[in-house]
Amino acid sequence: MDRERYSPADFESEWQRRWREQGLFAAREDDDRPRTYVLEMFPYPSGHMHMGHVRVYAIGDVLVRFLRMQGQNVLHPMGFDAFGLPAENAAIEEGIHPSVRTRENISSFRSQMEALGYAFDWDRCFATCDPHYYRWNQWFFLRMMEKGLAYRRTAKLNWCPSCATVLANEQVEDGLCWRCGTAVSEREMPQWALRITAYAQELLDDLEKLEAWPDAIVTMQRNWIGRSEGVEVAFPVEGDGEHEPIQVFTTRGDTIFGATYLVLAPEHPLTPRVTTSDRQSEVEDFASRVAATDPAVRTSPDSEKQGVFTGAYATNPFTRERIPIWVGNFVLSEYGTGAIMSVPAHDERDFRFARKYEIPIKVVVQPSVGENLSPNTMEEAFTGDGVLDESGPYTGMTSAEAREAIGAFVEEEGIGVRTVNWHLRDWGISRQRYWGTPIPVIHCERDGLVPVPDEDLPVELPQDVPFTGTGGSPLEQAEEWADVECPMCGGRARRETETMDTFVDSSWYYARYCDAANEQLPVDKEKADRWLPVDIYVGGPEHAVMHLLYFRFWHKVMRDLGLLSSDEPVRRLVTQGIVMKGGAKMSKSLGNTVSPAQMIEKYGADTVRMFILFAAPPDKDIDWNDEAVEGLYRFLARVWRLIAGRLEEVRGIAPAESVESLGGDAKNVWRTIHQAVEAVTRDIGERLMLNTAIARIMELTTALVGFKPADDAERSVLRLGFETLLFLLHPYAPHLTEELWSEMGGEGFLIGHAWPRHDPEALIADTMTLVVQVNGKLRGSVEVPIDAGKDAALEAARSEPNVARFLEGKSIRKEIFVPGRLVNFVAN
RNA sequence: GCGAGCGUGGCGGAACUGGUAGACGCGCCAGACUUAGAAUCUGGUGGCCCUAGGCCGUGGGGGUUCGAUUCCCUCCGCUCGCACCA
Repeated sequence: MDRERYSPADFESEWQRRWREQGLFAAREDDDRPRTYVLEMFPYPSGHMHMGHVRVYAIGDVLVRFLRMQGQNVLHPMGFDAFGLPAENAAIEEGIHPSVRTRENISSFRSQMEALGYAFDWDRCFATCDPHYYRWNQWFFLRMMEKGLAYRRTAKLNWCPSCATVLANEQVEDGLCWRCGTAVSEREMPQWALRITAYAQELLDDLEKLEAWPDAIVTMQRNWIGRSEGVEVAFPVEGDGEHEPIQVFTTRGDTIFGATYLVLAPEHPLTPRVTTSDRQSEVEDFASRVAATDPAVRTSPDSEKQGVFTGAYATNPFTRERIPIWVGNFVLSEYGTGAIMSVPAHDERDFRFARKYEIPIKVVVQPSVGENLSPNTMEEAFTGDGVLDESGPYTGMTSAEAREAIGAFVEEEGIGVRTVNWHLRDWGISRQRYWGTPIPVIHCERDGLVPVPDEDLPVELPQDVPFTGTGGSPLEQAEEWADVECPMCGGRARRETETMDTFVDSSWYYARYCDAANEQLPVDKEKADRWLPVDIYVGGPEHAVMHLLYFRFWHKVMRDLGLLSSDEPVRRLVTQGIVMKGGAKMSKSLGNTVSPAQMIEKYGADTVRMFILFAAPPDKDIDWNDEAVEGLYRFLARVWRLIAGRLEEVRGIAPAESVESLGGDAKNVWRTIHQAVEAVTRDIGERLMLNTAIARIMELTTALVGFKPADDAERSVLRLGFETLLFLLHPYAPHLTEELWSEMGGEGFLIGHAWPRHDPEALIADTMTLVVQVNGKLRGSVEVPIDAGKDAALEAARSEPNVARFLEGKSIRKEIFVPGRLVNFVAN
């Protein structure tokens, strides 16, 4: 082998083989070292890895190797999120069965991951399409059915015509399908849902516990859960008592005296019933026009507010005034009660609506005492809190006081209740597709919906089904599979042909890794509590309100089923930025992708890992830059030449343990070594600044390159430098460092060696440089002994020629001395 | 519209609790080695001024401070998230 040249292809795969054969990265169950669970979001196994994958796993890998060297017993598993549409679509287009395609993809994906040298515990690997895994999805579903957390409902659903399946609210982005970008339409259909709203309050409250999550993610979840407190009030409909009252929800009970009309959603059940006969055709026309509107357009705040008068009137229970009932296109039947009271003086939208249709406006909240807003002169609504006016007994109260008092009054009088509304809706999990977990339910004409008994799990997907892309789910056409006996009555019955949303799969996989082979339960409690919660979870921020909400919910369900004890799945969340090229996200359609496999072939895995970690801190986006990649390759080649080229100098020399007798260069190098250890340890372990840690390692390298030891004592410092460099660099460039370590005669694998510790004494220099300022402007610097006190430092500073020049003729008003940093003279 | 985050050299990015702005890398310039190139090594590299040295400089403006990229106010720009939520 050519020892002069850095040639990663010569040894990278060899080290990967040795690591694999030694089972080096398996977490130990019987081990009392402190435990850490590091996890990156598992991938959907498409045929090819992309740079986003390289990055997320590289971030995790540095942490894992670092923690292992720090003496932790680390769990770092990997698996595959293998159910989902692409494999099924490929089956329709190419006729390859999803299970075959998926198996191939997993195997090629896995070998690409291995080529990057990641320290995964492959013993615990599983794919979610494996019946050994998804049977537990079914088991969970049955437990949730028993607890009323899984239920069947008929609802208007988001329907993606391209994927031919329904989507949860979280999965619709700007009215488009999150996966394929097709416009989503609405469909009324029966479906299975999980009652995530039963945990809404806890999901909200426990956000407080997620101290080590990015604020942005916590905020997004809080907004998505969207708790709003208010009051539901009944407004009696005028007439002969044949109508039930209209329930409205409001968060602004304090403005109720200003409610001058009501608006119903067109779909509200009372809409046709309250409408007077002379208005009937107008209201019906309006309702059907609204129903025909594209839902994305309808729910856009920019679309015009329109309404029609129903001809009917209600009574404001507080003012006793007769107020008209309208129907409006902007009132949503799904939120609150599907009806609102309108307070035009204090709501922007109501204000515009009232002006447009000439409905009276009544001011009942003044910004402060003594102010006098008037409907005649107002140009916009006053939407803030203030002081009540024209509000009977509540006049003079603040908005907050009035909300409290009015809420209490409404409950006393029995005309309403204080309630809480949530933006979060139950999670619809039915998918009309094949490649997912079958929902374990049987439809029996006699017994209705019958859960599949536990002992019959898993309900496996049938292999032999037609993939035509038409006519609904392939399972619909799997007659033999769908045709079963009812477990209750033994009569003919039919399986549920819907499958579960694939977000179910990713909602608990992290727990399964703790006990991946368990055939009795999803996870054994003792093992779950041994490793959970996950200490560090790395993944993309695009999952802020989907995966990261679902799996928090699932964790609490698992806790309540007695499977584990913790309240939250993850302690620290690290979100990683995207990898771009030329300022745009890498994508096939833009043709700006960079293939990891080609990069590895050209530069080796270590260079690719180094570049992607050096370009920016983990949470920032990075732009791929071929020239910068070359730079990292040059750096590694420099390390190679430094150590491989100077082996003779350190052969048989032990690393220096102290530097008592040394001076000059050797002592400076000694200090640089310890400084590097200190900085790299802090950057990786505390600050997660994986990029600046590399910068410190580069500085150490430069110092060692320039160090020419004169005798054995100095050579022992060089030896220490080489070893330290390899230890610090190992998490980033595991192959290169193993190779050089073994060339140096080092024993064992580097991951088994203790991470270096710095000697605080070594960081202290004999002298320090003080910056000298005059009136805050830099005028010079002086070198003083490390133990120089204030007086000595000031004296030295004053006598610095340039400083003296600026002080001349001035009197010093103040002297500031920051030890180790600077001196500042304030003078005039 | 609401919420969150971010604006630093030609570029990616550093600067821990306010204390030398620009670490480290890319690029560029000069030099060494070489017949030449590649590779490598050394030095330089925010702008302006003729230099010792000085002035300006972290999106704009203002404030607090001996001292501000860092803290406060305000404006501008970009990114992300949510959005007729009553």
